[in-house]
Amino acid sequence: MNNRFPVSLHILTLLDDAKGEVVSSDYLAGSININPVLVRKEIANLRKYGFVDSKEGKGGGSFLAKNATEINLGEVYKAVKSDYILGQNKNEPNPKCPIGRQINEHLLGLYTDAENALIDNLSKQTLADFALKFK
Amino acid sequence: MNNRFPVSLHILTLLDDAKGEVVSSDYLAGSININPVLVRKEIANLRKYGFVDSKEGKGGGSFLAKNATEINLGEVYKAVKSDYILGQNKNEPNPKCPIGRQINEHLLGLYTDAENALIDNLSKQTLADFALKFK
DNA sequence: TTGTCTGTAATAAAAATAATTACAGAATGA
DNA sequence: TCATTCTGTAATTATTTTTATTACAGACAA
Repeated sequence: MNNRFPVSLHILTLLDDAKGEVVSSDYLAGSININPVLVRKEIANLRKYGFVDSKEGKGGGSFLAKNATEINLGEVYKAVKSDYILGQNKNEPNPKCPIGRQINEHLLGLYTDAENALIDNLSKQTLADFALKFK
Repeated sequence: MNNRFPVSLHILTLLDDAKGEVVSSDYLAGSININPVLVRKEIANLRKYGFVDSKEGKGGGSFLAKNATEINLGEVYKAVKSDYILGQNKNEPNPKCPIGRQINEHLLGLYTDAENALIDNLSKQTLADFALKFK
């Protein structure tokens, strides 16, 4: 399991906290305690999804590109998701086995369904709701 | 992401298909296309949770220890789960940062909630339901 | 009592993840 | 203009996680 979801959410929470002020990747990396390059990569992804925007050059950094009430955590999850969450789906079962031959399609159905339930749950909360928990 | 959930479900499906007949770890490994030692490790875990039982020695192997209608997929998930599914929760954010200092507790709440939604969804289906999809 | 299984530990290999290094280019402002 | 401080990104290395392999003791059936 990689750490992309919590890292992205941490970034977004910090940007929300900055209230529109530009925040450098070094500052973000310092709070999260990871490498700044990884932060910039994650920001590149968040930017791709329209959650944040960045300013290059001296005094540059990132900031929220939409209101925190318009970013829900299900969308954030979808932005960082790669594999299916319940299995890597890179298994190659034996095609000669009647079960092995069919299992991938049935796993796929299961994964999709379960993951939708997860996303629905996350979608109930916006970044604003999440940020509100911090005192 | 590891493959424990699909491997366990694959094992259980094969055992269900065997209708009480004992199945060797070599046969299971052949269908899943992984190493037999890994299968035996996974079976040791499934046994710990009372889903299967095994017979040692010549002609030995594993079999379901309860009816497939009494094994739901949420329980299977819980049996193989280790980390939280949305993050490894091994991050050590900066305690000097007001956000970093508090984020782990808030992530934990989020994870627990979202994971419960996932488990609830999986629990709607038993092993028998799942096995029925195979023709 | 031999052959075929499981159980399990120890090690090695492979794959995934994260950190680091390096550097081009943008923007600021002295 | 030019030094400085940022971002963006590629390439490499290090670390961690996952899987495979090897090895062998013990169970049990024939």
